[in-house]
Amino acid sequence: MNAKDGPLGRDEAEEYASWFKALADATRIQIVSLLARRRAPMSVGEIVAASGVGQSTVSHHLKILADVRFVLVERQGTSAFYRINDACVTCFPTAADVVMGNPAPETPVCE
Amino acid sequence: MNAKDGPLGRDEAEEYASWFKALADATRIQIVSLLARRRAPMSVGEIVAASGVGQSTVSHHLKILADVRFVLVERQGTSAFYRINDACVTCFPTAADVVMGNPAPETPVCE
DNA sequence: ATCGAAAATCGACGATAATCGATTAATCTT
DNA sequence: AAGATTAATCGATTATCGTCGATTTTCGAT
Repeated sequence: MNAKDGPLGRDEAEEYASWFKALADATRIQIVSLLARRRAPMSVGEIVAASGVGQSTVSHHLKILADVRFVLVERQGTSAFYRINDACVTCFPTAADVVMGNPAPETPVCE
Repeated sequence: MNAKDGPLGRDEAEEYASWFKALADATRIQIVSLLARRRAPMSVGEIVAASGVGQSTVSHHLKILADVRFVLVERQGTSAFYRINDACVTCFPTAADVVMGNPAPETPVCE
């Protein structure tokens, strides 16, 4: 019904790819599933302790996840608390969306 | 209900990631959407002509997509015809699957 | 103002991945 | 058998990405 007809342009393909790239890494998957199981926000330090990779690495991955609004940040003092963005999880494109040509959600608009 | 409790192990995280990696590239997204719009199988030559990247590159990406059974091949003579694997499109994990801890479909079993 | 804690940023390194051109392999035609 | 066509493979190059340690920034406490 809202399936596009023309072949996907490069730009739209890149937008789709940027979504899938966000979950195309095992460490990020672990972080996301970690945040999902504890329903409560977690500080970076807690995530570092639970994930077994370095602090700068965790911070880097959290930034990537936050860029696509897959996680949300709230800062309190010197700490930063991250949590899953449920709204964004549901708007994340599926393989079927790609195949059926549903419009890709433009990366940063999702909250 | 089948949401796991423990934090995702590294192995399972890698399995998930391997799925998302398959669609984490703009060229592959273009190829997939191309195959999806023409409902009919396409030869590699047609895909090359329509995608604007080199023949060896297209062949490489098709192999990656075929490895996760996202596309299926059928060879006729010197040609190879690729088409979308609808069954695999639907079994492709979603972001919600990751968050809810649904078991990741093991990569190559999907047809 | 200084110190300490927490997270972000920086710079570097190694690994992975995308792309290309050239070559090889497979199959059809004549 | 020879040549032509199609796709896969190979080798090399380049670009991207994940990780780390070190540094910097931010903020609270003393």
